[in-house]
Amino acid sequence: MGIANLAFDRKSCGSCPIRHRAVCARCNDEELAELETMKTYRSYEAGQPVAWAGDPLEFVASVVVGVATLSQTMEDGRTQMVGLLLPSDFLGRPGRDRVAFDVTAVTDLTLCCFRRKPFEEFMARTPHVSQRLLEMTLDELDAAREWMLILGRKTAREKIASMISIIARREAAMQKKAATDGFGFELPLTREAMANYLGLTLETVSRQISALRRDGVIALEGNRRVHIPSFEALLHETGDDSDGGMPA
Amino acid sequence: MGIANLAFDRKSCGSCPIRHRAVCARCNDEELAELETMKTYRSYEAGQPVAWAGDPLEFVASVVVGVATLSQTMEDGRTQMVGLLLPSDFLGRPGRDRVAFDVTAVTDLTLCCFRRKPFEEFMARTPHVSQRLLEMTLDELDAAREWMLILGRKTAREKIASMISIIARREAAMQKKAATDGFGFELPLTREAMANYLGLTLETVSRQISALRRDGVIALEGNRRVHIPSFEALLHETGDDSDGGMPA
DNA sequence: CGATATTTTGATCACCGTCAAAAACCGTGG
DNA sequence: CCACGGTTTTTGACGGTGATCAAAATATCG
Repeated sequence: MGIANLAFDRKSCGSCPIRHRAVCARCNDEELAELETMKTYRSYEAGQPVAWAGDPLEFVASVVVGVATLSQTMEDGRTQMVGLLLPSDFLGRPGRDRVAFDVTAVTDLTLCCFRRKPFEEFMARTPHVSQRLLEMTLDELDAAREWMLILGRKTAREKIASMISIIARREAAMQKKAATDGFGFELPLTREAMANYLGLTLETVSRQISALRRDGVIALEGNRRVHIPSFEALLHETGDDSDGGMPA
Repeated sequence: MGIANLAFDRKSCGSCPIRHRAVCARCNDEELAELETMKTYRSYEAGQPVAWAGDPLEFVASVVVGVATLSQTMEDGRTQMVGLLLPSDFLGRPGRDRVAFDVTAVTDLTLCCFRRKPFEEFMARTPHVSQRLLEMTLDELDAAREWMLILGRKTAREKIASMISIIARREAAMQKKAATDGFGFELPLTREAMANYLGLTLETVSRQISALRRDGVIALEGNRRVHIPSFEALLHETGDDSDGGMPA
């Protein structure tokens, strides 16, 4: 399995696909030039670990291409995903030198890594970077809190519908399309990863996806590709406020 | 039911009980003086709402005394708590004028409120404040992620044990004691609020608390006061790593 | 095409939710 | 101090949702 070939210039931040959404979104040319001195790209194959909880991590990073997960595992093997990192999301925590959670590449993954110390110093004297990181962290906290409602209170069917709707919206946003009826996209997760995302078993995930397909809420092309005939119908299945209003 | 009498000088930040832990922790005297021009205290009785999801909120605030919750409610009444705000925790989000979640005082509560606009301007030109807020937000995100493991993967008994251990630790930290064997404290939540915290019903909460009492893991004095004869035994019941090591 | 991983489907069971009622607790006032 | 009403908590009986164990079917990749 090969590593995705990257269609951007690794030297210059100007051509970076996440240039205007990542932690460096508001940097000027001079600041980018400084960042370029401390950055390196790293790539991981789908399924490979990036770091284990408790490991020292000598870098922080932005996801450039691909999808990574944060997860926790209990002694007896029960696993819960606690974060889903898509392109432009930030990995690592300034001021802490160890990872708190297991980090795994679930698709082929490219990270733009900054050496920790220089980056922290850069942040300290570049307030708009830490302000941008604050914004991103607050967004992640809001997302985590929506996720908590899903984990704590929704039925298996509602969980699946919610996950599909969340991924569809993010996917549409990434392509700068609206998530209109008929929208189709690829699920970046295996059934097992979905189960770990939703606090279910993979069997239950499979059953509920089949049920939603039987009921015409979604259509499948192969195992990974999903079409949404009617977003309204899908939203109805999530159990959320009917008027399409996003809770957060 | 009366509002708690406050044993601190409402004018001067110097005597504030959360002075060195809140968002203003690293402010100097001059900065505090400026904050004092934009702050007001507000008090709420136990059980009263502070704000509803979607409401415009003209202030951000620090919790000074008491406990508040953030929660989401579905159309059919299912409720999930998604945040527990203790003294020094921050409420509200700079750059957003509406609350994303229902905010409720669960004990008598005192907030130190800052008018939004002046506070945002203050933050923009005082980098260490937004850096402090970033730190606090990252801590909250870590806590939310531990909470997600509890919601998604733990059994009812493990959930109760985890909640008791979390509250015990925070309570001990607040009193600057270690959480030693025999430690006793007050649960600031009703059984129903605990159920909303843990994604359970209040009946299940009650049954599991009774079971832990029967098994000698906890001792109760009345309904709210808890004693922990052995922290190791309690930790064992949480399902977390046995070696007392905190997961995050 | 064959080997391995992933997904689906089936049968059974346990945990926790639901509905219902009793008990304990709490503040108020006689 | 005790009687009273309302709230909170406990306990009980039962059923359903999702977990578990098992095996078949499908997809993926060498």
